[in-house]
Amino acid sequence: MHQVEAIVSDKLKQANLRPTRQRMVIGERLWSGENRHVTAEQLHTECKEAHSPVSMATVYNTVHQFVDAGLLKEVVVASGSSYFDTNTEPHHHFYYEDSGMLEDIAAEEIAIPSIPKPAIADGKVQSIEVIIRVSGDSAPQSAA
Amino acid sequence: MHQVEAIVSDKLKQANLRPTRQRMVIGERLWSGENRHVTAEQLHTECKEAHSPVSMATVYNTVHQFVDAGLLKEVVVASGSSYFDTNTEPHHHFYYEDSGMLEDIAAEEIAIPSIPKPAIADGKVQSIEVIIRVSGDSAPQSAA
DNA sequence: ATTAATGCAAAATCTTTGCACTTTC
DNA sequence: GAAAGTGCAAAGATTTTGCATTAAT
Repeated sequence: MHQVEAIVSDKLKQANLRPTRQRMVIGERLWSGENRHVTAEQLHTECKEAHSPVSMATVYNTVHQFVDAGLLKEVVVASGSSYFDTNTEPHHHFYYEDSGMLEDIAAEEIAIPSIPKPAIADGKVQSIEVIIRVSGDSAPQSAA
Repeated sequence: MHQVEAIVSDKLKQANLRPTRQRMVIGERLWSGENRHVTAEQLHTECKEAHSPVSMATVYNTVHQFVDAGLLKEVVVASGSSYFDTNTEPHHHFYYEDSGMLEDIAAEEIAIPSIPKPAIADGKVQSIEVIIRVSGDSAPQSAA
């Protein structure tokens, strides 16, 4: 029944990051089940609630290391704060403006037959992200 | 040859905003020619350079009033700062990560045949935005 | 032992706010 | 002169940084 710890441990190894208490707690919040969209603040709170507090500086260090290692994806939908998404596959999002929640949209659900070419010659396309902003109601239960 | 002032004046009237010096200078920077993507900081600097300085608080007030009036669109591509886009039509963007510049992509250039429906019942789709992140070179000359 | 990681507190950004003063209508 | 707009300086929020301490290899 320590499957989650093993998963986190593996990911840290894969990223060449030492398995510290802080990284483990954060990793366990992130990868204990379904995909999540969390803010740094949320992780900070959740770690405290799990009786294994992590300073904000370390939360930021950690999620950025995870992003650099490709274990996490940063999503920016509103100025002033970032979400960190455990779904690292190319995909899209609904953004529920009223509640601030995100919901994944699988890449296959939106067909993008062709894109124009960027004005710069040898630039590389890093990602194609679609954000569909939705407002007018409270968020769905399932959006996490 | 005071065409720009007339245009700005009209837009302010349309938005029910009094034509103050500050709004005029800002408006003239925004609507003097081609579509632009500017930050609050840029507008602040440009107004100062035009010998008609506007405080940051007023720059923010003003662009937000313009956004609320539909004269401007806010674009968020990176955490920590917003761009204000004079192109108010639905459209998409290239984001050049190295230079921080934005380039418009006309809505017609990217076909989005269908989108899934949001998880919330009566939410309204406010916008569908595609952001194509490009890196690996300096920005194009034309991106503004 | 060596190297990496953490945490604090301070600073850097970007943005908003409160309130007295000024401008427009 | 009433209502709206402005500017300052201060406060907020989020994120980053420097550096001494602690933990992992």
